[in-house]
Amino acid sequence: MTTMKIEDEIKQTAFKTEYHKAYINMLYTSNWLVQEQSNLFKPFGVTLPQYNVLRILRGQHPKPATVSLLIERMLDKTSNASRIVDKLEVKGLVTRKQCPNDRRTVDVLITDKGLALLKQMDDLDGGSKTGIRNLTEQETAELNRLLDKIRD
Amino acid sequence: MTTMKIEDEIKQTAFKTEYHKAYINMLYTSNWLVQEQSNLFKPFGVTLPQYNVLRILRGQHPKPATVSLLIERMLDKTSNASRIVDKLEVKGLVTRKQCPNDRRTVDVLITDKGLALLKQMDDLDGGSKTGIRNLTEQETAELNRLLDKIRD
DNA sequence: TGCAAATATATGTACATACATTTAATGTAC
DNA sequence: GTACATTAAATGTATGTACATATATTTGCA
Repeated sequence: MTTMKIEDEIKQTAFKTEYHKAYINMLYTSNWLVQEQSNLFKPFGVTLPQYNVLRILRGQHPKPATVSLLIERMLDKTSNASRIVDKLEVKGLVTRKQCPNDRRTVDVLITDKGLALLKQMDDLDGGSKTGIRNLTEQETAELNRLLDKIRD
Repeated sequence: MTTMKIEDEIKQTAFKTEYHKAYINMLYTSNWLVQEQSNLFKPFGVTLPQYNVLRILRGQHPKPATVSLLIERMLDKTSNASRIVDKLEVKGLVTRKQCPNDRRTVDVLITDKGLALLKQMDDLDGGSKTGIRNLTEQETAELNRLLDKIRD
């Protein structure tokens, strides 16, 4: 993928301010990263949100997780964890059963098939093929600082 | 909105590397910005993608734009411009008519109602209520540099 | 005890994304 | 000038997001 400065990518002549440019640049780069990762994941038949839920479940394994816990850990708090778990259940990557202690809650558990799939995918995520590259460690730390500061 | 470091926000203990943390931080902050702007726009009855299309159309006005041009300028190239224009047409914010020269293409034109709506919204976007704040001009320029470098 | 409030999850609806396919119109090669 | 490829836009389908509402269960308190 040949990459250009953000002005060229969206064929816009100029931005009003450096702030406005950074805003567009943030959304654009975030989309870019998501799409890149999603392409890598396609052969494995799981979407990015589904992958993220599987990761959380592996973190809990062999303990189950409730849907509430999934929501709490998900990047996008308002997304619909129930329906993402639906898709994973159909694929046999997780199981879901009512918790005996509190029958309102549901125990979601990653299956062996799910664990095996994640193992296959491990080298993709965080590997050199995806994510933040091209930056030095110091630049990456600075990026983290700037992002945290934006949300202050 | 009280904001915390990214580790606390998604209740994760630690990240493997600074790069991994920056990746999550990018997606999280981008979502955060989008949601913030979308909340501001809600009272006006247009979504963020719809707003962005209206902005492009105003940039062309009084000339019309084709759907291809919209796609070219949109942040998310793979999104479905036709259907976003559908929604805007229903709301009377744009008109759509077949172009006489090339009957494959469609001239999309922002209406007076659309222009008036944008005028109302102008102070929100790029104003102090949304977008990149808290950063100095220099920090913002550095952020732009880092983002461009990621996509290199 | 009994009943209202709170909690956990699921469901409904509108919108958008991602991507494949379709339809119509234009361009091009022969 | 007909046949085939190309282009522009729309449509179909699966997924996800955002938000409101529904349903079941538990908790807490009068």
